[in-house]
Amino acid sequence: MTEENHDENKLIAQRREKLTAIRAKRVAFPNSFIKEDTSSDLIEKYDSKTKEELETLAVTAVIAGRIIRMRGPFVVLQDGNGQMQIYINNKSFLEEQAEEIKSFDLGDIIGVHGEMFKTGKGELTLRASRFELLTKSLRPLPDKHKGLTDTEMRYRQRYVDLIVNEQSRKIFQTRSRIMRFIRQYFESLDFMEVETPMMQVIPGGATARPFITHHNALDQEMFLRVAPELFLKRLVVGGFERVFELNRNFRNEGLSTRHNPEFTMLEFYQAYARYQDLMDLTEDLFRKIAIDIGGSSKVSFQGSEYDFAEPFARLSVTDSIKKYCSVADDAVFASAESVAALANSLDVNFDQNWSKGKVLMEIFDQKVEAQIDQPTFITEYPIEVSPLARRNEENPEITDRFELIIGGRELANGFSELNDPEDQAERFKEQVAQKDSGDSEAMHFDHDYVTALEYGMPPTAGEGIGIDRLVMLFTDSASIKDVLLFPHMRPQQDPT
RNA sequence: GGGGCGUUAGCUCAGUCGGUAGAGCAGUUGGCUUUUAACCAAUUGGUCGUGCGUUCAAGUCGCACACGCCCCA
Repeated sequence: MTEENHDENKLIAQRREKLTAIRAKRVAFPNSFIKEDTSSDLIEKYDSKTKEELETLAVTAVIAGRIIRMRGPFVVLQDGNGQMQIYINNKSFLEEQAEEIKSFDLGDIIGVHGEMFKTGKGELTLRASRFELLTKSLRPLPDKHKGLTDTEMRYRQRYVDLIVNEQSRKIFQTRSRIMRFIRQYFESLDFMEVETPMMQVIPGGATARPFITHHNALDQEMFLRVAPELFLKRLVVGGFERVFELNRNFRNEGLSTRHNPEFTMLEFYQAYARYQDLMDLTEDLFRKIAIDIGGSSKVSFQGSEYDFAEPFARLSVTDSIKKYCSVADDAVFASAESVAALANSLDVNFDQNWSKGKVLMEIFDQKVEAQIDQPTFITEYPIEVSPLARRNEENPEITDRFELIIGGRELANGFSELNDPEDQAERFKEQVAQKDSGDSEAMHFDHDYVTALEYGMPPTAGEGIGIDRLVMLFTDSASIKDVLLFPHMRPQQDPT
């Protein structure tokens, strides 16, 4: 099967014939039409006028857009901001033009000059005096009532989804608005937006498996970043005391409703702050996003309601296990043996060689996280799973770290940064030992990062917020694919 | 990795007990021309995801595979 006739059908063939006829007469894809108005502007200005007022005003307008409905002499155009009905009665045009109007198909893009009026039923409408076909659409649009519902096609052909599904357009508009709001928020707090390498020689900043690539000129193996963390902290060493980066990370892991191989992360670092300060900042940020997006501190998500005006719960890892796994007292957390016994009794899958802290987190991940619905900061993460976080002064087994859980999903991860270069070197060594024993997610030893710390990093707190999951939360989306314009999909089967 | 569900016209979906493939929308032709999921009449359109198998006969039953969705790990 050749590409040329692949998925061709009669409907497309008919439209191609129309295009061929157009080509024979004139420039088929003109670029000279000057659009002067948008549907949303016209509605804002004139929808409140009466039929009589509009007749007196005799407003002319020039708009362009895609034909998404045809009802007798009425045509609905969709442009970047909304929709406008056009009255384009072929009886009132000369024969050649009347034929052209008849040949219009749903999906065609036209430009129209005319005068604004209101129909008998009171709908604001543009009466066409001149029109021009700007782009012939060769492919039929999905069902005009139900849109495109096939989830696979919505993801694979997002452009079609965006044409016909208003809800989908809204999600990505909201996403853009959230991104803009976050930038404004951090700039208002004197943070500086920076860009650090996405291609790294030593992948660092998170325990995750990286994508590997190769630089030909340097003949060097390189990694797509799993996190920008170590570079952002180098900038704090350099004296930029408040920095943030809002961009893509890449992790070579499975796909799910919460995971895409490339995803957007906000990371920010604030010198002379503590992790508690960032929990406060996070509450404030979520509250303000909710109000900016929905006009209220309350957000509905997958059947739950969250009020971001309320302070978030704060609970240590061990306390959360006690609460959600019916553990009576702290004695079980005392030794590695008792924690392993607890994991076994709770039916948690884990490796017998794992450390106490790692087993503890496995219990949390498998048995606790999904149960936490209302916004909750989980704190006091074990040191073994937090190789870049500051050790707690009272309890050397834990770090000054938190994660934010909402609706059973991890939204954010932050901590007071480890700025002791000797402790950091030791932590890297432990990571390398784990990597050597087969853990593909363990970190590399980053000597230059330790060197940077040796120059001195001020006490600092930093945090990462998963933007895709944040957008899911604020758009009530069940799958990460719903908030990614072009989610990763397996290639379609070749029909040959 | 395991389990469940799905894949039928361009789109949205029916398809009974295994017995010649259906509707709405879109399209085409004509009518109507201030409509609102416009309307009226006629009409075109199918490798039923792919491949094997069972059967006189498979969209339908079985197996395998592909892709997707959901759940579990």
